[in-house]
Amino acid sequence: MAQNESPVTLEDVAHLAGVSRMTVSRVLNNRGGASDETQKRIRDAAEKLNYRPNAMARSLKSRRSYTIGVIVPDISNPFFPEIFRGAESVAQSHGYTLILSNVVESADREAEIFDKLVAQQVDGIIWCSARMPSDALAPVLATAQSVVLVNREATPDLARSVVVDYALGARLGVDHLLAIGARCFGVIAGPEWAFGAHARLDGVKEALGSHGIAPNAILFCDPTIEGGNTAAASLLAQGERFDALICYNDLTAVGALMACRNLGIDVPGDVALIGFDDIDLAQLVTPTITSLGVPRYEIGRSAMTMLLKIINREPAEQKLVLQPKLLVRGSTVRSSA
Amino acid sequence: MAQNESPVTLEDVAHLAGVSRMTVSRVLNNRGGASDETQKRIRDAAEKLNYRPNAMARSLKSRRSYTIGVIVPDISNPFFPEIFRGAESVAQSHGYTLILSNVVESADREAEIFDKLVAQQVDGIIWCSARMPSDALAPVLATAQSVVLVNREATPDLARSVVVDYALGARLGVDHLLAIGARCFGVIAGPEWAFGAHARLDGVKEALGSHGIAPNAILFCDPTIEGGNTAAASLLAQGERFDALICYNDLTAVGALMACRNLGIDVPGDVALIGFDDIDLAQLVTPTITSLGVPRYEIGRSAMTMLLKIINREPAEQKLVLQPKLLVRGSTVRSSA
DNA sequence: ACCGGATGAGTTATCGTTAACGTAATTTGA
DNA sequence: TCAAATTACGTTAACGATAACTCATCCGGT
Repeated sequence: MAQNESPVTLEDVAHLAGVSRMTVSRVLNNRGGASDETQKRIRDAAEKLNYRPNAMARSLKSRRSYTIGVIVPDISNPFFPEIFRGAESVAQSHGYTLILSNVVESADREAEIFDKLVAQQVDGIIWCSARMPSDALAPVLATAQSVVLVNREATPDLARSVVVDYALGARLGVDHLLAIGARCFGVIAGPEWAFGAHARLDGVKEALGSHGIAPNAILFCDPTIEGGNTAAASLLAQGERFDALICYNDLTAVGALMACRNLGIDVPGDVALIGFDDIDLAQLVTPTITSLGVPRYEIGRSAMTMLLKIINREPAEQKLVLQPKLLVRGSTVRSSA
Repeated sequence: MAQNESPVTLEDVAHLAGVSRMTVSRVLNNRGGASDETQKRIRDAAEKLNYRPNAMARSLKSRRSYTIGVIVPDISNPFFPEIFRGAESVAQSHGYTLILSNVVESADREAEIFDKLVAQQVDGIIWCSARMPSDALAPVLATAQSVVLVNREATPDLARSVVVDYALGARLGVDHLLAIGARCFGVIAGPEWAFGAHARLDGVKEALGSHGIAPNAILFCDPTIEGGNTAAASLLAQGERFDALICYNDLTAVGALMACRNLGIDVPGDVALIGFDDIDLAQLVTPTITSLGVPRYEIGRSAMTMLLKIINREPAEQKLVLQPKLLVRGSTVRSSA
């Protein structure tokens, strides 16, 4: 935290090296156009002055900011940091910097933040779990050049997507629950305005439907431990009967687990519990929670890889579907039944 | 994701409104200098063209990017997202955008990332839990104007700090453990290169020392569940005797808990366990973990508030110390002893 | 000796915005 | 009523970098 930065410019380096700005620019960007001797002189000068190119000036002229916006509903939700890390790992190796924005689970702020990122001249945006309704989403997407949605889809002209095959996940989960003897199902469905919530719910309905069963109860809630807790408590208080609870994600599953514990309901004895995402927490509670694992880091990597292709106008898939994987744990294993 | 953005510039707005660029600039930045009528004409034109100022051009000229870098060791560590959110809440209300960078627990990458943020012309940097040794830290800090360190200190000319009173925390924890009868202490101390690790360890030593006790065993480790698990397993395997384990943070405490569980050691019966940070997880495992709560969101808010003061050259404290709070839970409560 | 094509480097003109200054026209004050 | 102050704008010149072009020089081949 120095007192008086006097920013070193290209000009300064050029002056010290006794060449023109352009020559310095070319050399420092490895575009050749100078003899080895001159190159060395320039690099030495840059080194000596501790020259750091001004990224804004560079971007302004080159119309590339090498900056990418990442929008997440809530970075405190352990689902998202790993997506960010996956994205960052790819971005980093291509010289991009990430701007993370949290919308704090508010659909209103999404547009505002998107707008701000566009104004920041980001080269692209990775938008995770957009909550905004589709009709509002389209005009927002139209203001940016390159967008990859995670856990959400849009028309091909608006954005590409990386999604999880929630229908498959739901089927795997339902089949597993049926296999262990569950017959009455409750669904804690997550945020009503979330695309993924409906994808999962539809998957569950379909999977159950193919066995001639319908869920006994469905309740939307916040995608948090607290949300799951409240929802489960509410379902249980209503006297709904079920022997299996399918949860939006592991956080809500943990919340549901707490609710069961508080009411003296045994998991998995009385109620089997299944979550989504396979966050660390799922293996740390007692009982451990059966979950549909989602490759979060890979989602981030894929999304960024796809985005870079779009930015560079290389051919890219319109949609990438990743498969969830059933991880059977304590919350659905009746040890003594 | 529109096909052919033709960026709308100030010029375009000026042309449509029939005034000069400067007038548009002034009006859109609420600096007056135009009649109400002209202002309306300009605002209408901007609205109609859907004009969005180019933040880079603005920054280039004004020498203010309204952008702030946040460096964290690992955003997947639940300690950091809340700091980020706290910082973001303040930043947002002042018109600043945050760039988050993960160093993935590598001291090498810290300098590199810091450098990149400086090149990005951020107006300031919040650097959390810098791992870099102090002699390497100083020259890095010197390259930026405004820096606030979290969980780390530096000389006043280099950066200001927001820290937690770990000595107090350690004392509270030790006193509590002594009160419940613990006499042999093990310390799982976290990353050896982390400032906070030594602050806590010194605090523990001092607190114990004032009672004429020294820790039986000290082991450094990664600040993760895995790290805590490995360290605890190692301590236990060495046949070290202790009836209390003081952990660097809740993640390592959870890891230690798992290690105990695997070895059939009862917590808190055989070993009492105490962590730091009070992350959600501490209340979700069985037994729940006694922790020294740290106001993470508040750390973020304070750090950003302090940083904005520095940026605006307003007077600001050199150092802000926040107090941890002992939260007694199952891991130190011997229900039947 | 002459030409085509590398090679090495400089010039000029922006990128989109704002600082600083300039200048009419209008208002104010005594 | 007339200078002084204010209002309402316009002009010019950057901010720090790069794209696109220009122009010598040099080298081999014929």
